[in-house]
Amino acid sequence: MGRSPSPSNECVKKGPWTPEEDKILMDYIHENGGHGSWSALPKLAGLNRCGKSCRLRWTNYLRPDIKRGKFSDEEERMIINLHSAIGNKWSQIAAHLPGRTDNEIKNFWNTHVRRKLVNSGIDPKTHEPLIINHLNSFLANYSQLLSTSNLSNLVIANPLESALASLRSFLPQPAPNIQLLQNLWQIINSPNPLPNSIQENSLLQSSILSPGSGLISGTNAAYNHYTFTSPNTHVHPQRRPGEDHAFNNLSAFNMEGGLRPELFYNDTDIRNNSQKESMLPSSVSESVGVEQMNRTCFPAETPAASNMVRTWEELLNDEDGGNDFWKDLIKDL
DNA sequence: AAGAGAGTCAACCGCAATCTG
DNA sequence: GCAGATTGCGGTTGACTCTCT
Repeated sequence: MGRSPSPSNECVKKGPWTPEEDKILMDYIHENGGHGSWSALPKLAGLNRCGKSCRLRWTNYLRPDIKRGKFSDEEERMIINLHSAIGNKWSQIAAHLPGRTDNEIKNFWNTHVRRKLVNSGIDPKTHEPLIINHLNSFLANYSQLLSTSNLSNLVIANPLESALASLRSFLPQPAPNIQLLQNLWQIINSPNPLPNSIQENSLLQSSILSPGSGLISGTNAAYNHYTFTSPNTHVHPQRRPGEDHAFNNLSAFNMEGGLRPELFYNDTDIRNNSQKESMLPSSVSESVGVEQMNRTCFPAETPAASNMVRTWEELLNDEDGGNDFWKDLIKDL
């Protein structure tokens, strides 16, 4: 491990840079290039600053290729996409946004995007819908609750109702659309839940049907501008419905894994900074629209699925503003 | 008009990786 | 291979601005 820089007795001045200091730094770098020793620069340039401060000032503010001003929608989309894949790797994210600095992106994230995601019902850390966190907590406690209570018999007799009743009491107010969950569950647990076409739809499989994946885990569609690219390389076996009791079925909603954002990247090693181009999202040409999703995933010939479609539609038509998250989730697919 | 609170963003801090002799 | 120096990064701070009451 390296150690901290030696105590810098040359680092006299701190705080905001003056225009004069900026000019001295810019003039020096223009005349001598910017890739010498930052630690030596202040002395050579005649600045009463430490090298670290000079480097920061140059890279974050004075560099000629800095793009200032508001972030475009496209830039915001990219930031969210990249953040969902690699987390708080601001410098790596900045590498894909020409003219933007890591510091700028970090600030933008912390002041705009994070709040926006939270307001949309998205956890900005995990990029999963906040309901997932509640469900996770619920599920973590559910089986323990059953095992330590005499509710087991009731649950076995009527697993769906008892589980949903527990869920209702657990979720915060206003509760997300429980009916939606209930319908999904019914489809999943029906003897012949979904036609073959769905088995070929890995989007739905990976998000709902596969063991260990989430109901809506990581569904980036929840973000305003997310698009799904064809996830053909991520086909999961369809889980067999109706095999166990309520909490075993509930465990199908285990949110580990799920449809994670990195699945939407063609290239695998997004973390390799040297492969910068590989970090760009893959083509959006194969995005899946809600109409297609309804048609493919919830075909009308299945009664439960038909109800499901109606539920989606009702949700979309709900004007009370209480379901913005769900609307965004569906509308922007 | 003034004060409080929220939002913004440049700059700092500390840690860790990398470089150099 | 080691120790010290340098650089890069992410988290945090605090001054400034804006908005609301």
